[in-house]
Amino acid sequence: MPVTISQIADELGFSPATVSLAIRNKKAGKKSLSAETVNIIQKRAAELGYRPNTLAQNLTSNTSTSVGVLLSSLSFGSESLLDGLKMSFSEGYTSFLSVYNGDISREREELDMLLGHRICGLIAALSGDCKNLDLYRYIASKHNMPMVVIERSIEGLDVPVVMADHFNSTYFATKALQNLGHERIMYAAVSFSVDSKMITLHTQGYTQAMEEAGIRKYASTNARKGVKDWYKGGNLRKQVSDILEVWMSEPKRPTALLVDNDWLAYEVLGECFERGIKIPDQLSLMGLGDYVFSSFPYVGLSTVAAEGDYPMQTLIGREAARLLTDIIDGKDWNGKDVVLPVKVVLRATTKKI
Amino acid sequence: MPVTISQIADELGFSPATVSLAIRNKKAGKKSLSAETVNIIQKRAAELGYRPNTLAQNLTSNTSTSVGVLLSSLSFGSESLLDGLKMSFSEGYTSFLSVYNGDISREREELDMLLGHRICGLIAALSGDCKNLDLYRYIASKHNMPMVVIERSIEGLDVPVVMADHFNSTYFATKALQNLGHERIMYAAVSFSVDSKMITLHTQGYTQAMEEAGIRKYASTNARKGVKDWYKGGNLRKQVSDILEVWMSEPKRPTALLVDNDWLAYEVLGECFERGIKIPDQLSLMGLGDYVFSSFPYVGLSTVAAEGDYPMQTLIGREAARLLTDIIDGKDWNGKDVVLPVKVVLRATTKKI
DNA sequence: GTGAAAGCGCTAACAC
DNA sequence: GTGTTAGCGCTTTCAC
Repeated sequence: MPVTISQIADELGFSPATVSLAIRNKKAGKKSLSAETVNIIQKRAAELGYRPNTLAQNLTSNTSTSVGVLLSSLSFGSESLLDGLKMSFSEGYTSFLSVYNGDISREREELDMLLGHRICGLIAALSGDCKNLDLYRYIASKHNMPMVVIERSIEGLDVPVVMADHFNSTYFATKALQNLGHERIMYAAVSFSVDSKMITLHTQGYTQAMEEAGIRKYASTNARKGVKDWYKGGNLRKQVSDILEVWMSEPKRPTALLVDNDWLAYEVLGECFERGIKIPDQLSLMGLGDYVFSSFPYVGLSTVAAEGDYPMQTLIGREAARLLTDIIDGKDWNGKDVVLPVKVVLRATTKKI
Repeated sequence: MPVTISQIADELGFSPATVSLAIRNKKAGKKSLSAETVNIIQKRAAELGYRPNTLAQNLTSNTSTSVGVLLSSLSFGSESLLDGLKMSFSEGYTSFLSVYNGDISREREELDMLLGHRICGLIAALSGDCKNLDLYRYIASKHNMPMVVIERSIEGLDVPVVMADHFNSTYFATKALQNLGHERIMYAAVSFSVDSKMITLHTQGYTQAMEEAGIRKYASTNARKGVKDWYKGGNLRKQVSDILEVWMSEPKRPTALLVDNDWLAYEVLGECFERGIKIPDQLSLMGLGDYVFSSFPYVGLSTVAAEGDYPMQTLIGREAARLLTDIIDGKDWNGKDVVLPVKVVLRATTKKI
């Protein structure tokens, strides 16, 4: 059983109030405790390994310094997100980690727990097919809960969103390919959710770049059910195979392929390897996201990265934490979403034509 | 401001105690509340979106259902660990995530916060050069804190440890290479910390397998300072280059190379690619860990994986959570560490000789 | 300078 | 059946 203030008070013959003040070096009203008292109490507290009960403190003050981090799933990249979040929350904060793996009722339960713990703010990374939007709206409005959403916006809810610049990702990528001399550029995505705003933006970016150049578009979006473990090697085999079939069936084959994320690109690399398609000689390949493997010399995937030296997920986490603490501190949100800038990184899988 | 029990009590003309009982469907002593009362109260509570204040509950009951998860850093693989942990903790638990990035004083602060929040258990993944061992001992003994340590043991502390079977990882790997006909097998590691028990075990496994076969050993351990971002592509360039120099300088070059983890193997793959060394024709390569990229067709790295279908980190997390909940539930720990079994996975980077 | 008292939200024991 | 009381550990206000 941890030491309490009144134990110290009893032992030392002071009142709990005095001990409380002494430990926190505070003065009651105008008058302060005698230096000696403070010394005695602090010394004893340290000896006993006293630690204030945060639960009691929070109950008394009706505040808290715990934020909730609610993720739809923990997959590749989550570690960077969390790293960004943890780096950016100042030391006073402590964070609950909740994960619901796409399970809607679990999502409600986790939110319930977080609210039960009286979190002072919420960071939410929702899955594409979030069915609990009303709950989030409720929490934001009724509880007046400071909240930041990641990589996705919630309709009808005035809450800041932090996300990568998806439009410019493909827009810049397509332009870069054009600059390398490519005209027949194919864009391929594998969609995991019904309303993937991300893919919509990607498609728009690609489309606009192609239309500006006045060239024919080659787009193909391929559905796949089940988000879980999509990032495992070989799990996108079928989809990738389909993409390459489309590519091969074109009378005049595209000279460049832009795929919706780097994992897909890795799979394409594998499939091309097996089919004997030479990259970049027969086909220039570009991914999106600059995942950690892409920069390995062995891979050298051309892709689109976050500006700066950090992974996009880390930056998203960092910005989200920054925004949330601002809101908690009562600073006004300017109403704008945070869209993180991107840059094209040309490596070994693309070449001039 | 969230709804409280007494607000509901006032509004409905009941006492707080009655409301409390009704909401939790409990009976006071022998007698139970009238069904009608319960209905009325529960209905109103639901309407108002009442959620019990967990802080107050915990204060009252002097218990908690929050576990602390303290990680030395968030890097590649952490997401799997956390996934395993979250999957395995039953729904009643909520978890604090703490990260100290190798910073010793930060580590103390995080522990302090966790203790302040009166966690009911602790999962700790310590960095190699943990300077705060005494603190952990203190917490385990003085606070009698249920605790599980991951991938590392703490001397002088009777706390369960969950880790991969490091000895057999290299032992099995070496045997497997021998079975493929290799005799000149080189083992290379890059060490990040002074007292890497893991590398010691790896070396022992390799050594024993070689000695059992009565063949000469080729071992090389290479130091590298700074753990941060070691897993980024290219960051091990120098070390990998050194390893290959050693390999090439052997009058009779080893036909197989076993490296300490898959990331190193990826780097070796890259370096060999650039130097024109054909894998597996000129050199069979084997990693350790079966990281997610290894199973990509494009890579096909032979390696050592956890038995079963999950990443090792996930299994470690799962076991750690299971153990911790057992201890929290008062079940006796049998005194044995959990060593998770491994298996060799042969893919494209190794061949028969 | 220090202590007594009230209260944060909730629950358990015991009255009525 | 339901209400009263006390207390979890802490802080704040206000006496003394």
